[in-house]
Amino acid sequence: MTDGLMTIREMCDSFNVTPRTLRFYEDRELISPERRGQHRLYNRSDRARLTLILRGKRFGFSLEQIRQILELYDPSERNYRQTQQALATARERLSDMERQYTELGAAIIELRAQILGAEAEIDAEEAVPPASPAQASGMTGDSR
Amino acid sequence: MTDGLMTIREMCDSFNVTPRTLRFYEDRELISPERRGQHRLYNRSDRARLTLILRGKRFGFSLEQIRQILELYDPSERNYRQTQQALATARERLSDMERQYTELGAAIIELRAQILGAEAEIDAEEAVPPASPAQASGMTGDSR
DNA sequence: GTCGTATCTTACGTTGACGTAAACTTCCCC
DNA sequence: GGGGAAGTTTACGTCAACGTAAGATACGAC
Repeated sequence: MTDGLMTIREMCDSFNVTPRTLRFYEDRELISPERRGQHRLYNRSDRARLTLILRGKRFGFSLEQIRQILELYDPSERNYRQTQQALATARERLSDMERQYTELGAAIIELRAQILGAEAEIDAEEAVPPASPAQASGMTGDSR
Repeated sequence: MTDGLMTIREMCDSFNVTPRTLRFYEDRELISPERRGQHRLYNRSDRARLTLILRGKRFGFSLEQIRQILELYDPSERNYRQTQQALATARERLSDMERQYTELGAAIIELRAQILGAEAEIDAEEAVPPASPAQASGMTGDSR
């Protein structure tokens, strides 16, 4: 704890995931916690990787795509060809993300407009209620 | 064709999806093409919806979430309560997207930095090629 | 008519990302 | 030394989002 190592339970609590999820990510080689006896222990780097994993998921990437990006962050394999490969796929992901960023900006503007439009329609309907027998909300702005 | 109606095949070709996918979206009520005989015919509005569907998928939304957003774009059901419900979920999606937009911007910057870092390392290695047959100082694992 | 092709429905199969249940160690506590 | 708590492996189950195969239908061409 003081040396920055966390148990699987502490990890689950602080990242809001289940043990199953962490073991699953390990099986898919997205993370490789140290073993003390038979227990897993996660260090600072493992936590950083998990943060990236969860973020990548929010962006809609698959675990496999995320794994490839993580290779770039990983100082382990100092193999030239593999690093080049990691770089290539990372550049692809980056361009995906840049495209998505632009598109997302546009989509936000569109959705905002759509919401404003729908709100306007509702306001109009409230001003002229559609023949309902009982209407309780007092939004009748009648000023003498 | 001239009246803006497209067959399922034309849709598949222009949106790069399979017939199965279109029928599946229809089954989940994300789209409802007109029927001429037993064949499906997609109009301009159907195409607009499909564009939104595919975009939503790229953002990582589920088909169900997308369906709820689409209700807002749909001028069919003019039911007050349902419109309010659609508005509520649309606002949630919007705030998701705004959060994701910010986060994505940060992630792009991070990944760019990471790529630059890896490129720098490679340049350094290229400057001092490790292909010497004599033993290196460290443990580079592979010895041949 | 029948042949080809385009589409349709029905239904079981697959893949990714986990959930869940069962049965086993390990360690600590009393 | 028996009990619990935390963790482990193994393996089958599940859900979303389709893939894929089988057989029926419709329509124009020949």
